[in-house]
Amino acid sequence: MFNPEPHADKARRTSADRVFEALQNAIVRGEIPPGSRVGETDLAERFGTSRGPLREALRRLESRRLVERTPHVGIRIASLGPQALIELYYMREALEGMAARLAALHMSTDELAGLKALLVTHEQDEALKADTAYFQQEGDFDFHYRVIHGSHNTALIALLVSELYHRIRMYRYQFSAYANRPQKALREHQGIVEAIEARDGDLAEMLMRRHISSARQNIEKHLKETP
Amino acid sequence: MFNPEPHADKARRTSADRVFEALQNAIVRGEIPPGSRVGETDLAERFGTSRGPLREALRRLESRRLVERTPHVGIRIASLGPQALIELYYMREALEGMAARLAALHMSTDELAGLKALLVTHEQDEALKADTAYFQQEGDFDFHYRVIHGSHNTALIALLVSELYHRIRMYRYQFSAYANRPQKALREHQGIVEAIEARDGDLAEMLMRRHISSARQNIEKHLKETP
DNA sequence: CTAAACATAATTGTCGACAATTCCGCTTGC
DNA sequence: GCAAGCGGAATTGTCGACAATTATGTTTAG
Repeated sequence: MFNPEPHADKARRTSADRVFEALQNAIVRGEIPPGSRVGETDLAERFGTSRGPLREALRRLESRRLVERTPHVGIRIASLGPQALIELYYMREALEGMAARLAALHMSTDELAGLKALLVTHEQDEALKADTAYFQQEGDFDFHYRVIHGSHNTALIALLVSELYHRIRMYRYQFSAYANRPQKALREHQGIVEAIEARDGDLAEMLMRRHISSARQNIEKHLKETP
Repeated sequence: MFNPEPHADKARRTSADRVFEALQNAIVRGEIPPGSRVGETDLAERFGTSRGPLREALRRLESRRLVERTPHVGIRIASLGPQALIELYYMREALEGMAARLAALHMSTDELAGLKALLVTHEQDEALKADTAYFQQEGDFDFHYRVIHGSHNTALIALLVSELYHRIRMYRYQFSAYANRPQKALREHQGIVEAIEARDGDLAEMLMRRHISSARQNIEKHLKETP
């Protein structure tokens, strides 16, 4: 028998996987109000599947702390409080600091070239020059993703990308723009890249930690000013 | 284990939760050979439930990277290679270093007293004096658990306890005794506690990082000697 | 009027059956 | 003899139905 899509499905996605990704995106983007309770039947119907695969997806989202579940009661969409966000930033500081250290040791020349090219585009970005916050945020993610992958530590990459960043992204959609000032962030990014290029793990880690710690303090300051 | 109060369960455990814990223990203890493939029907029968709850448990174990799953093929029990263990130790170094720093800032006097009492019992432990490895390992976990909880960072605690430590434990059952020398470890533990007691976050983090880094280097040395 | 108790409704938990896909042994052709 | 193709068997994916539990609203006693 012929296969209508010969190359399209290396690992054929199951229904539970589809609804997992779709529901995760919906949660992260705030399309489902944080803290709201949702019924399994409604969700299953919304994503065009039955409750079986949906429940499997919910279990995975529970592991990622994007939904909270109490037996026999139901599930509710997670809602990051300000305190939880601060906690995440302490973890980011530790993990991405280590990632920067390892990137200084293990990053390939190709990866380093790509990282430097990325900073050049940021430097020429008009919105960034004007200190417009929103655009910088995606660029900020790009930068951090590249450094994380440069660590070549698969456990570390998986943890940061698939566990922490979804929650941080979620917060960004809830309360947009606790961003660091883009120009300041760009300078810090440049310093980190210079340290990586010099293969100076100690310095790379220190600068990355200061970068994230500074962002955290910026958030804490905002929180004090606006209760 | 027996249950003295059969109906005392606050949140009644569901079947999927029971099989999740039971299967996790079985995997961590090596009762199911790492790398082996297991059928859903067999597992469901083994744990006295149907495939529905079992699959939910498998999804959670997949998130914790204790089982690997490929669609339409099946699941296989995760098997940590030496390289993966090294990666975990880099993450431990970063995360527990941060935990020690936060513990120095936030640990209560009661928690600190308990931690010091724990070290006294270790000091008097005969097996430890004789440099016998196995017993020390559980004590080592106790120490680290207490420091981690002393951070009072719920996200950090959840991550370390419920994501990383199961995998490390699993490795301990596979290849017992890559342990650091107990007496050396005890001295390092004492130094960390002193730093916490002095509320010196910088020092506490540095000592914890050296402690874990030293354990990692010890493992790497063993790996080189015995391929 | 309040509060406890009961009955009802709605939701979650569990199970077995069926469909879809992969795996394995066999046949077939060169 | 060997590789490709072809069933049959076994396993995973999905679904709907039923049981167990909780939430809700009404009733009734004080």
